Amino acid sequence: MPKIELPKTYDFTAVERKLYEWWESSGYFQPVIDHNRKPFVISIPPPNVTGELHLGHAMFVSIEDLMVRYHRMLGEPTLWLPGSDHAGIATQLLVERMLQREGTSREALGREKFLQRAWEWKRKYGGIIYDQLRRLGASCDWTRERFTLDDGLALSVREAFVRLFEKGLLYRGPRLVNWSPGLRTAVSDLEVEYSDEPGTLYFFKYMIKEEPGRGGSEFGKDGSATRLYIPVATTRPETILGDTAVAVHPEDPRYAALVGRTALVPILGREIPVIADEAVDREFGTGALKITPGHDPIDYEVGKNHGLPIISIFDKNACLNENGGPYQGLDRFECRKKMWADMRAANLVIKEEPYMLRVPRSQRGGEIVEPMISTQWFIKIKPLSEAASAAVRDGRIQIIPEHFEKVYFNWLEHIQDWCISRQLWWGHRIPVWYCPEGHMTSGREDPAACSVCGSRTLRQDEDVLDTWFSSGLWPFSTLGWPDETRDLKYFYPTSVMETGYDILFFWVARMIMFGMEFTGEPPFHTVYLHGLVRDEQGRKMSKSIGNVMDPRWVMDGVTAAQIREAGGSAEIAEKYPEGIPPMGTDALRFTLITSGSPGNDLNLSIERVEANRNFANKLWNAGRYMLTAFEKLGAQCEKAPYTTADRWILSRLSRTISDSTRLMDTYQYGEAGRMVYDFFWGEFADWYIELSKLQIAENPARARTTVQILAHVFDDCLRLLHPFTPFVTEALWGYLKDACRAAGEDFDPPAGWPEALIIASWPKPVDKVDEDALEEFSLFMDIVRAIRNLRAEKKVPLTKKTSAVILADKYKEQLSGSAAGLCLLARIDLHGLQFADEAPSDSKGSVPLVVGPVRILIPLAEMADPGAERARLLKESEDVKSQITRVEKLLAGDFGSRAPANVVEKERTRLAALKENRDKLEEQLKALGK
RNA sequence: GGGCGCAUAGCUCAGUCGGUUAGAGCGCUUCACUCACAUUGAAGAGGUCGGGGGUUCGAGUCCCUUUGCGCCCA
Repeated sequence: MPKIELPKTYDFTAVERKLYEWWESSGYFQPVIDHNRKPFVISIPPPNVTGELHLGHAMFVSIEDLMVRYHRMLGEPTLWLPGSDHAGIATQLLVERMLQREGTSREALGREKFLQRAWEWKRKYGGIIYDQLRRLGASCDWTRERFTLDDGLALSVREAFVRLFEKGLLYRGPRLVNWSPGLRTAVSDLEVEYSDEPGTLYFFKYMIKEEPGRGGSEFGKDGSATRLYIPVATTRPETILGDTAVAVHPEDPRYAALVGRTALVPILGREIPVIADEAVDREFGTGALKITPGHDPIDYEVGKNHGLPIISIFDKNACLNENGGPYQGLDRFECRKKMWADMRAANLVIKEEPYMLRVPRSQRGGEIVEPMISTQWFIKIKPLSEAASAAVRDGRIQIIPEHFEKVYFNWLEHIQDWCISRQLWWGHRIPVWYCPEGHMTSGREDPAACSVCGSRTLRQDEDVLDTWFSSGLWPFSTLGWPDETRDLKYFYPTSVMETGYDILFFWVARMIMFGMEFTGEPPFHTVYLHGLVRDEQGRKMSKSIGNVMDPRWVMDGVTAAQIREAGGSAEIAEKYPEGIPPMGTDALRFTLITSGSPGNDLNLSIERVEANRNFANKLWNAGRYMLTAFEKLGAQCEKAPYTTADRWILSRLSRTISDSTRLMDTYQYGEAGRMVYDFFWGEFADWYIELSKLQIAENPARARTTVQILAHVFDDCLRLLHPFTPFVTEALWGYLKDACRAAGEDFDPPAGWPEALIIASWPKPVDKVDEDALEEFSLFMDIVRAIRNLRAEKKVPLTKKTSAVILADKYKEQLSGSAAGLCLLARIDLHGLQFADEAPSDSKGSVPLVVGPVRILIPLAEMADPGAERARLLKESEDVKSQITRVEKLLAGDFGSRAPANVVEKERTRLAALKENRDKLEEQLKALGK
């Protein structure tokens, strides 16, 4: 047999890239359409073209690739469709920054030239993220890669827009929107984040216009002149300029007399009414509210109810416009300062108090968003949200973990119309044309004339659509919709939408709304939400904390200096002065999948990744052992009958297959991975491989049978682990396959050898596991552990073998069959092992052990301490007795009559075993006593 | 203010039809480099599952309540 030398330590760098290229070039990522089989489809959450690999990507790739590889191995035509998102604002900002460095600007270039430059940028940098996804092992079908701004998707967006337009679900008009002055565009409600920040609450006087014959209130009499005023508090004094009313609560006695009077806007002297509205909170501030419908969402509503005029005081840069009077041209914050000073001078200021503000900030860039009246496009969302809600409510879509369904419903119930226009250039331009009369024309083709008046003078809307509009179409637009393509017909609806819970509203809900609206069916049957990756202490990763972790660092290794260079990771550099050793893709993936549970945030620790690198190394060395085992094989021969260990490992394997498959099918991937890990390391490697050494040495037939079992179990383990750790398993499987084929056809699996593990079939459990073998081996393990334990306690050196007498009663036959293994694992001298019916008379100097129904005497004359042994046995005996009492009581009570029969039966069996154990302990104690 | 979640071993986390004596990794203690693996092997210490109440034959698991923390939405 040819000898293959594998390095002692798994070297993933040599393996990973090569294997990925092989998989990809062999076409394994591409599904074969088979109309007799239901496909498994995931559309990738498209990363931003501006993106750089971060742990969020590592997370979704790990889980989605796991799902995809699992279903591929189940034999389902599996499609994971990759692509990226044009990320309107983010990309435009990057390109503008680039232009700025060149000394030019978007405006100087003009729309067309700017878009050319943006596309150039995309072509140059947009692919980087794809290479990084490949690095993570993502087995997606790159031949179907899409981009939210490519021609096909442009067609989908056009179709979707026109359909909504024709259906009357779109409207355009001036509304109060969140305006980002720095970006000079509207953003949607979701793109605004609120943060609590210390600020000031400004109290001032709203003077009441003097009217002869009208009295005042006891409130607000201004000293010398006895002029009336209403005290008002605000956090944004500059907006006073846009006030169109002062509101008080209708039942507030303090101000009752002033309702209906006229107030004078400070500085401007503009006259506005004092109104009564129940929305006013009497407890807050002074109990009187200034109303600025043009710059506050609540005031906007109040203004609508009272028919108040709306005054906009800002321009697009949030500088004061012509309504700002003397402040025209000032920035909003300068205006605030200047105006407050002027009011103080005019004796209108009452006081200032520190106050915690809820400041609306742009998700992009963090600047303070200004509520402003602006003409925008909106989607009437109610009809869409109702359908989307129903799809989850009636189970056509399942969300995992389930509690996110509540979050989803809660959001949909309170949803507001969606502002979809953005004042950007990089994006899908709104397909609406205006004629000089102001008529709107939309359509699938660019119109030549106004659809209302026939005017040939048409101008297209300047704005583009919110990026999420195109993302919302993603599951079907990527398959060719609206064309009834082969892919759309076969692969739609998709199967699972896997993404982070942080974009449940942004993206998932919108995909469901659009899917229902445009295709009439849910775009996927399952939503699987993963948690956010945080640092070891559960903090969000952020540059300001200095705990940003680049996934490549753990995969490829990094020095402390490089970490420091990266910026935003000072804390990590400090914690790892030696840098981080390379640990490979598999270790990272396995860590991300197995250290958490769905929907819960995960605190990534380097130590855990290291542990999983060790696991990969364990697999690797088990593989090396396999190859040495094959080398010891002779010619083909008869099979030897299975040993207890053989039957045990095969049964345990079968159990592991059925349990982990069940877990995989119920999306409990972490549990599944941990289970196979435990089986592989704790049972196969620790026990079976050790025993196999003995069996291989026994005789040629036994050796051959043993190696067959080793190969079979190893093969199945590699298959079970492949979705988790694709690289090391594929590499090892290749060696295993070669070794098996060289060894003879009696090593072929029933279905033969596929080309690669990635397309191999998922293992199947046997029909019936050998329960006897499980029990027999469990006793065997207990005995080995008990002896090892004793040896450790008595500090018997590993090199010193002991002898042993086993009083096994009815277990004698089964245990003597495993004698050699027992001797090997418990370090007993094979010639010194004897099975006896009774304790030999000279056993005084032995250390007695009781393992369930079996007594063991270890003659360690020099180590034995009768007093200590007696005490130990007594303690064990007391323990067992108290358990017996407990179980007996349990069985005698309501438990015995009310609990299910199988549970009761289990307790009875347990009780019998305990009693047996107690008897042996007592016998032993008696023997010791003599 | 509304909604959702978390609290289990020193640390980070599992524990998904409620069923016996609650698990893992890391860390810690002791021992071992000869036969795949010191990125290893063997043994061990360590928690009563935030507090209180309830349902149940039986609760880490279900219900109520309370404390602390986190997230989302207003």
